[in-house]
Amino acid sequence: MKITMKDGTVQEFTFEDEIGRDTFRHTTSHILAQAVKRLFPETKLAIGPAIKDGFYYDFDRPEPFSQEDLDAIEKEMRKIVKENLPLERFTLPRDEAIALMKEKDEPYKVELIEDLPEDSVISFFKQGEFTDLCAGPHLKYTSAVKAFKLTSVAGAYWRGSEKNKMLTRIYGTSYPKAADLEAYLKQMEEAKKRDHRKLGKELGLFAIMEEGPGFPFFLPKGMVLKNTLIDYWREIHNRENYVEISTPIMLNRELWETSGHWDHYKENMYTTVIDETDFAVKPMNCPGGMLVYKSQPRSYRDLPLRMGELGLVHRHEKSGQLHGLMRVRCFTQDDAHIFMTQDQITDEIKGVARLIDEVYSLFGFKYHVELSTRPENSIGSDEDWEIATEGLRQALDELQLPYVVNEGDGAFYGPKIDFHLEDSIGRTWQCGTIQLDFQLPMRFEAEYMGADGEKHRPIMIHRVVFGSIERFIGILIEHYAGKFPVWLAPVQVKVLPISEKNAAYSKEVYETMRKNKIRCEYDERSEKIGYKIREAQMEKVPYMLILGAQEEENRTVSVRLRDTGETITMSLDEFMARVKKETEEKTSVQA
RNA sequence: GCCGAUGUGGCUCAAUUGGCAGAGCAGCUGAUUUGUAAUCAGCAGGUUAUCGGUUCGAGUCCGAUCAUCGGCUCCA
Repeated sequence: MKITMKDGTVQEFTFEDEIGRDTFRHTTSHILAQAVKRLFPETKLAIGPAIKDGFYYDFDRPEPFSQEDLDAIEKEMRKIVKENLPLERFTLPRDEAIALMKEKDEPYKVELIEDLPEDSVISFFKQGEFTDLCAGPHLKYTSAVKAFKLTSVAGAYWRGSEKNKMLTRIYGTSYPKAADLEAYLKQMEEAKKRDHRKLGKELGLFAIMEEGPGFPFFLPKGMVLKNTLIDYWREIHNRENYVEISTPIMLNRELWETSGHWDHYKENMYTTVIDETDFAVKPMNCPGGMLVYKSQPRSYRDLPLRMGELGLVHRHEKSGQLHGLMRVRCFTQDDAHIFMTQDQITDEIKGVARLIDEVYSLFGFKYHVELSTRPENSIGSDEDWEIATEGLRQALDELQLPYVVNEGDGAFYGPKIDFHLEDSIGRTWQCGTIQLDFQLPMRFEAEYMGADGEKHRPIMIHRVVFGSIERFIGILIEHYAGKFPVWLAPVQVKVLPISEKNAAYSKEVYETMRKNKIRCEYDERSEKIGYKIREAQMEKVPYMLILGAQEEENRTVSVRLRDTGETITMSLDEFMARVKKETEEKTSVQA
């Protein structure tokens, strides 16, 4: 397809190219805006870019768009596509551009142009009666947009700031071929089936009740999952020479004033008064960790001191941002604080980054890394921030980890490296993070005795691998679509006798497996075998043992595999050895 | 918190212009003893999220609150 580039030249691209695809979607957003202006001329235009998997356009209109409006807009868009309007680029000097947008009564466009330098030349794209301020690039003709759909309406702040007016955003997507659009919509439907909230309910993993919005309940099966992850966590942290501590869930105001949370984080903290003293439920574990560090004199020989804590923290997140297990108000951080000297910084960060990579690789996750720098509302000297940020950057460079920089997105006490994982429909969630902190050791006057006999201030790393165990479990549920590998599966084996005649043998098999610490269930109901299989399959249990006269006679088990439906007959010992091996080796593939 | 949508047995969903709240699955009881994704019959299950209003009459209309969903913003 032919595309008019930012400089006005015309080039050829395909939908497979990122530029081609984004341009295609961007042009679709212009068609959307044109349709909206035709149907609702009083609407003011904001911006309408291409995004991953589609596009959006922000509008300012007193009335929100209803579903009927969307249908009407789609219909009008189809007309515009059929009209096959050419998209014509033209440029104007800044003052004339402002005049044009003022004439068309588009205040948002005027604001956008006014933010550009005085001497800039402003480009516009015109299609039929519709003209929009736009850098481009764009398709040559509207007719290329064969298949599109408006997917949702949402509020969005002008220029992304809470302080600004809320506009109405229409989301959509488009493809050159109808079949591709259909495939995309179908894929989205499929993805929704792996939604951890749906599977969490169906598989009896967790529940969130109206009585505690954002405070998840772990059900017995979810608890197995959680504990299995924690066992694994302890195993690898022990190997990496971490020690483990546990600090109180609630501490007094003075502590939070020392840490800076009382000033910087108060609106998110749950507080109470006990014996006329203010207390706060911990939103973070670090101040407690600091007190443990300070509980005895430390020597340079103790450093680096890696102090882990599975800490339950509470944060009052605003109501509109809760999301299943991904965003909750109380969660368990697999936290650790590493106290170290300045020349240990790079090695320690590298060690943590390697550990995170090891864990994510075990689950087969793809992740991306972000480096977040100093935010506006922060504490500490420029020099410390500089050293800290460079320390993180150097570790990432030495590990050759690709990353993007997030300017001004650090914690108030230091810069951080974040590890992001994707959910089933492509939204990314921050899980692992490594944060460097000079401030807290200073505020708490933490010290260690150096080789020189002088007292020195340690530097601190805050880090998590899972991030929050709750969020990580949410990601895991979607990643596996509920079909957990044997080592994680809440129920590893389900014993299904064919009839009550085989009850004694089945019971014996079940009891033997229980003695061997295999997580199993026994379905002794007088149902047909097909019914029991169906149910076990829906529960996504990795192995079913189907036991009838044949198995009883030969003292064997018939193993039905969840993932392939295939059946293999073997001895019970052989089967148990297999389950144990997969559990110990954390094998993710059912062979 | 903001914009929009939604809320009916445990789950999935019905209920015409405002006119007797219903079904399937799950559950319980009984029968059936079964060979690789649903055996049959019966029983029970509800102040239609909550509170208030309009009406002879509200699941249905109006208002408030709560919760959930899609986004924005914020974050692990």
